[in-house]
Amino acid sequence: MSEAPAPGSAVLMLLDTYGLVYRAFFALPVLTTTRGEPINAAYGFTQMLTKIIADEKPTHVIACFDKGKPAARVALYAQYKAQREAMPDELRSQFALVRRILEVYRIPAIEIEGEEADDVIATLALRAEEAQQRVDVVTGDLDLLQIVDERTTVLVTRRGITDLGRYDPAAVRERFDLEPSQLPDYRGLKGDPSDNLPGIPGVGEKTAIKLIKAAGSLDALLADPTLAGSPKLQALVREHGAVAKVCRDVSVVSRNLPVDVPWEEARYTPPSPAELYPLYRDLEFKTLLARLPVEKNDETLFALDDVEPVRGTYRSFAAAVDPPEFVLLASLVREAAAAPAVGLALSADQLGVSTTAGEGFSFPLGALAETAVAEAFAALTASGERLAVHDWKSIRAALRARNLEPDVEPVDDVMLSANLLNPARAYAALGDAVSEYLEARLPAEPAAYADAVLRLAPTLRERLALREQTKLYEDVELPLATVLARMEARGIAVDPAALNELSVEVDAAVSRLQEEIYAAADGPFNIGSPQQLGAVLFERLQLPNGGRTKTGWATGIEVLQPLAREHEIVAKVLEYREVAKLKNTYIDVLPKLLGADGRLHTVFNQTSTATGRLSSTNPNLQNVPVRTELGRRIRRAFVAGGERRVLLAADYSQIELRIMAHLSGDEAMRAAFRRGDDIHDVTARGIFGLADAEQATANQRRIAKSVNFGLLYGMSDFGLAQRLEIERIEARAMTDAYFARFPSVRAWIERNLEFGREHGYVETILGRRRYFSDLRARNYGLRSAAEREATNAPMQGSAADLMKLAMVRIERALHPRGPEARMLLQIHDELIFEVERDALDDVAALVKREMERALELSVPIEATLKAGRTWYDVESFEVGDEVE
DNA sequence: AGCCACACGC
DNA sequence: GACGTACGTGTGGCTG
Repeated sequence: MSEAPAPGSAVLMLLDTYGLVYRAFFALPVLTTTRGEPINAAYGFTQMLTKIIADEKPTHVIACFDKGKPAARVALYAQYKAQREAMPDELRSQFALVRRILEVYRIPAIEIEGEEADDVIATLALRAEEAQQRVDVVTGDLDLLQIVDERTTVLVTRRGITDLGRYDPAAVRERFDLEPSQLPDYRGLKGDPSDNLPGIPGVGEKTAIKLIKAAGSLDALLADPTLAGSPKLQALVREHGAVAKVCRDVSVVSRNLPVDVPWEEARYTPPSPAELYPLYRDLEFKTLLARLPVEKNDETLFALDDVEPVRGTYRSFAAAVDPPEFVLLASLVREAAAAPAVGLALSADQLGVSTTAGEGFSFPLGALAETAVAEAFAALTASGERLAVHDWKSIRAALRARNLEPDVEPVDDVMLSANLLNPARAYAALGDAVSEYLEARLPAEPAAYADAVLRLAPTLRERLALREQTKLYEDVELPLATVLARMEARGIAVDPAALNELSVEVDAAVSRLQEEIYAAADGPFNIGSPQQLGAVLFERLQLPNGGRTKTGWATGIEVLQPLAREHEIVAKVLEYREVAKLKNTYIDVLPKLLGADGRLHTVFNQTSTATGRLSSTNPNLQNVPVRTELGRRIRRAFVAGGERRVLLAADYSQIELRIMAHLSGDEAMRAAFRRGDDIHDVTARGIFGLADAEQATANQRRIAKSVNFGLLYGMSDFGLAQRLEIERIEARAMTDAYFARFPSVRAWIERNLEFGREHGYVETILGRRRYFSDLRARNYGLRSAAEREATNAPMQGSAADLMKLAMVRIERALHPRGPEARMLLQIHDELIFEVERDALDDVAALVKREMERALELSVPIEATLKAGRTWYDVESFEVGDEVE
């Protein structure tokens, strides 16, 4: 055994090798070498290894392996891991590769016959701690969290392969509300299907924690089951306690195996590129290969100091197009469509490096030479030359994360042009556009990416010109990408205290409702499971059911709502659903998504909808509740940043109906908008044949509102009847009366569908298209679905055109004013700004003006303004009003 | 992991 | 007589 380093000087990294390789195998698609040898697990493992060593900078590394049957555990519990399926051959074969990789990295492997890696790791960690060293354990599951303490941190793989969760004692407490040493008790109670441990049936995460907190430990709980609280739980503990104890005993790791840390052997010295090259070459790890520094090349791109571009040569993959004069081409390099970017492919034409077909350059993003890229973009700006990219918004975000903010606009973004040509696809991966528009496959070499952009940009531009979509592309979508990038970067401030307050209230409500529902149902069940809920309501309690879905009883709101009056349990289930939804979707989730700046940075997707709308993810800030009071209170957590600022909300009033009036040219409807009348009142008078002076009743107005919505969505009289809970014949009478009163609307719907049948697409005011194949379908269902979509698309899409145009113009006016007034969010017909109070009047007037003038329609466009400290508190105001 | 039911927004 | 309101995203349960 070798001498330990001086106390406190080492960081020992222990790898749960099998777990990590297993994880990598399932996280990645089956990748093979050209020889057909599967390499996905070995590749993923190598990715993990390089990333984690770079991040954690251990001084010593050891790879631990399982070996043989885990004798001690099987003796305790014969069924331990008995359910496990045999390892697939494609995975088994890769362990040899993993051993070779470890050899090249000079990482020793340790395995002990009859012991699992967990126990080897736990023992080595203890030995290292005794030598007063720090330990990082890297594993694929949570079983080892029990050894977390001040000196030992456990890193657990999360989604994907390179995302790791870090657990120190505080993180364990945060996640489980338990001490690390209590985790075996927790696992004993809860069970773990992956190891075939049953635990106590019906006891999940929450109950297990509650029980341990109540009793202090599993042993104490078994000694006195009354500590479990409810009689139901007590019975469960009495009946299944012994099983839980076995599960717990199996879960405790051994820390006294006959092994010590081989400090000398484990000292980590990184392999040289020369050593890695043959390994990566043989295994065909192309991305990793591309990241290896290469020999200095005469043709250096820009002033590169420490990072060399990887110069790649590949077979030409598309018919030659006339090379345009782009100066800089850029695309992020990803290994899969949604994967994080690993590199930036750049290619320069006139900055001293020629881009000829079949050549390109890429930079590893991780070690991006910031000055080099900054210089490249600066030179570009200065020269007034051109930039073409794939997915500018993401490139900008990636650069911004490295403190670069290029002051340049691309003249082409092939993701956006491809999507305008075919809105049915998002083209988030460059390869999608290559295969569709160049009818070629994008080579795997990152260096090919810039060349792909070079070939795509002019091709797609030509096609846009043929469709007369150049203006939509140049004046709307392209500039919008930068606008959205800025909005995402700004984020919106969140007040954690407001969420906390709601959290306390909602947690209490969930527990209370749960208890009450269990009492009414005569036993616990999973209220969140439509299957179990259906069984309880419609079988056990024999309530009148609402029919079946494919998988069981229908339990949607339309079924439960009518039952709620008569049956208390149903009312409580509905309330439970509302509260649980808020808790799970917003209250518990938003705090986790906060950035270091205390703000929430959503990601807008510019190419994900069929109609031209934006969408929002991570989190989706376009569906924050507003309808119910409780839900609406979530909006109290969205606040203006800084005391001197307020949120300004500006929304288009009845925009889609105004667009329908414009598109159809219907005189009666246009006149109503010109007069500034309430459009639902006007519709009600039209449907019910009231005189102009006559006031529609509230009910007539409600019906008119449904008719209007139905029109926008292409609804039939059947659908309207359903919606209003009236007879179909009555609904028919209403739509007939409507069309008699607004004849041009019906004519437009017909004209639009006829256009669609003839051309195969329908279009918006700015010429955005949506293609249809089923408008001529024989099948009634397919055809009428297509007709509904084709009726809605021009209205929804034109509203999106209008809003996007307004956003570009507003940003142009506001951006120079800096933090005084910043656009943050778009919710389809609404914009949210963060504005200094002193500038509010001015900014509100500007926003209103730009929104109302973005397009000239034959009806007036109206935007209404609201302002307040929080999104909940925004109140209507006119320019000149005091706010608050 | 992928599908479904459900629920939130416009 | 069919079929039966557009567009999205996120969650949890269930399945294979």
